Amino acid sequence: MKKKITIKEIAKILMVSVSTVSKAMNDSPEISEKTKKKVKELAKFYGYVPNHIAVSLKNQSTFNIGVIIPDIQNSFLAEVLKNIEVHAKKNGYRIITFFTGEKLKEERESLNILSNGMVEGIIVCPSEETFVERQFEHFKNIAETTPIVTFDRLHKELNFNSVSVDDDQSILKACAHFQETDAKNVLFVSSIGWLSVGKTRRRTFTSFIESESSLSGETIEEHELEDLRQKIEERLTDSSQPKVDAILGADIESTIIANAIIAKNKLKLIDEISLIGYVNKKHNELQHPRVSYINQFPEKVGEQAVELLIKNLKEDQKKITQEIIKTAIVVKDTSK
Amino acid sequence: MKKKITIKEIAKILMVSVSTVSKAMNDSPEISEKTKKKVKELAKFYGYVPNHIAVSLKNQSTFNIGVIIPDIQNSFLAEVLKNIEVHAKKNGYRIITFFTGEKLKEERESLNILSNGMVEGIIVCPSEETFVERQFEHFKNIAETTPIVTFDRLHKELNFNSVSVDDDQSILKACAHFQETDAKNVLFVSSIGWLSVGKTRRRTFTSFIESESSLSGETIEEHELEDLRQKIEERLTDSSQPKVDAILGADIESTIIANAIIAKNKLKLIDEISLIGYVNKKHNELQHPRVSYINQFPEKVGEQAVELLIKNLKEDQKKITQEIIKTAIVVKDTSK
DNA sequence: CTGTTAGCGCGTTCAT
DNA sequence: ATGAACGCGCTAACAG
Repeated sequence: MKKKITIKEIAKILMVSVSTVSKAMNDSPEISEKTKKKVKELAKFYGYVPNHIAVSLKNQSTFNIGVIIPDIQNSFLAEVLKNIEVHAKKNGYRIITFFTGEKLKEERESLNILSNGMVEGIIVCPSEETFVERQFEHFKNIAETTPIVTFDRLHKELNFNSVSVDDDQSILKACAHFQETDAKNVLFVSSIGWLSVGKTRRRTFTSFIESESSLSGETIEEHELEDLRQKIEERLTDSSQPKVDAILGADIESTIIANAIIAKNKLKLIDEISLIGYVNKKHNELQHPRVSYINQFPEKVGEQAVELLIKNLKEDQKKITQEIIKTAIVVKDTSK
Repeated sequence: MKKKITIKEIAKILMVSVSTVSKAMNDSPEISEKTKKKVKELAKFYGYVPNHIAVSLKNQSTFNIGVIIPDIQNSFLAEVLKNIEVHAKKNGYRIITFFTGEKLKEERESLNILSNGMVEGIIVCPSEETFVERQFEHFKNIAETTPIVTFDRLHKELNFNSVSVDDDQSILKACAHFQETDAKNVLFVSSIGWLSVGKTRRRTFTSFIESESSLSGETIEEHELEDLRQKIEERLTDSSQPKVDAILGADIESTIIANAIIAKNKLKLIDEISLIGYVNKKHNELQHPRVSYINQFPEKVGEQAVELLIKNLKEDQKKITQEIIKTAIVVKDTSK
């Protein structure tokens, strides 16, 4: 492997000083056009490119943003990630991405590594395990030296700039939508009861149902997707129980499963049963039937997260901003 | 924002030299246990962590791997990316990810930035535009100083270690599968005719059809997904033309669309029509019906790419390895 | 216009 | 056992 050429070597070849080369490369006005040309030509010839590490060390700035994501398979997170990258690039920043697999240990490590001069700020979606274990010290420690923006998942201990989604509202809106379209018995299905978002969503659902006499509700939660499918199917095909005329999917997986069961059992959409849930927008747009869904606007989440971080980078502010993105119910083929 | 503490400041506080602190932190045997303890305690107290940038500059090694991906929305690429990260981590490397949006310019920039000391090697899936424009110089230039592994997309000009998938074989296997299950007229649908993989897949399909008298075939290609959907639907519902009894989807989108049209028109799977295509495995496993698909083993692609790169990092080798992952047809509900 | 020097944070000889 | 000094590659303040 050929060694990368440095400014020093170019200087030696041209018999000038390193600073002359450096200035020439950076188009400093103190250098003559002649010298600039000479230097640049040689630099090009040898394929010189400034060593990013050295520049970062010198300037004490990397123009990198760290991103920590629990799981790339989660299509919402993937979409947010993409938009973070796009928006960061627009502002002249690169992103360095780590995945945690929802693990606390990985999250700690990622934060540590990133904060040691690699990046200027970190955008992070906290891992589930972090909430389960109620461990937030690592965030606080890192935040003392590196600006942090969290997204999607909130906790009162996480006192940072953040962008999240009005999760409660989504569920409430969906319930209200069912109510308005004369549903009687809503089945809430979830594969993320173990996740704190999952718990919140369920709680919101049950409390709504309890407060509304015109609507009754049931809940099926199961982490194992195959078990979840079985339970939902059993429930939907059990004619001895009150009829379920609407399903609310609490996450993408359970929504896909519910939709699959409806298709498999040839239940008549809208007439017999309605479905609202979370989806992969792109996929949903192509399939048939398209599921009515809760739009969480991942584009906005990503963009806002970058926005907040960059603002924080430029001006050292004290007051924190906790942004909430409003969601919307998008009616497609599975509901009125 | 609190400033990060450095070795120098610790040294001053303890009234020792920086080298003593450095050695103590790195457990050098030349430092007394007493001093080590003293240093480490203070370091911990102040939350000292070595500056990664400085260490990299000093050691001339970053333990970073650069990854360049055209599009994260592509679920195959997303899955490969995930596995690259997991496998890299296993080997003590981090990944720095850039997205190109299939653009040549972005690819060039990404390669430039990454190769300037940020990473020790780069894993890249070349962008479509790169193939269209037939520009490969930037790869060659970078490769002179930084080990490169390409994946998924091949070109004779890309003489690097690579991992790809036996794309021709996949299409051939699917055709053969149709043939064995007595299909007569296969419709090849694609939204990626503009992509070189797309062209190869189509060519493979047509040449197979032409060589086999027992099978006839047709092709619908359309970049605009809505147009594609319309054309396919028109064709399938047009009884004046010979019946299509099998569909081969050349990419995820067209496969979803084909599947949607089948569902919408209530065509009887297997009896009336079969479908094999590319899918998002996770999604497919949950939906109904599950589409018979071509498994490209993204896990293997990711793992092998890292493997190749790390081998290249350790030993400066000359002979290049072009690995081909064997694909497999996975029969689910949409084909015999 | 060009060069000298110092220093970013760290690790590593080589002295002491 | 501890410290001084150098250098990784680069930029910038200061001289000339």
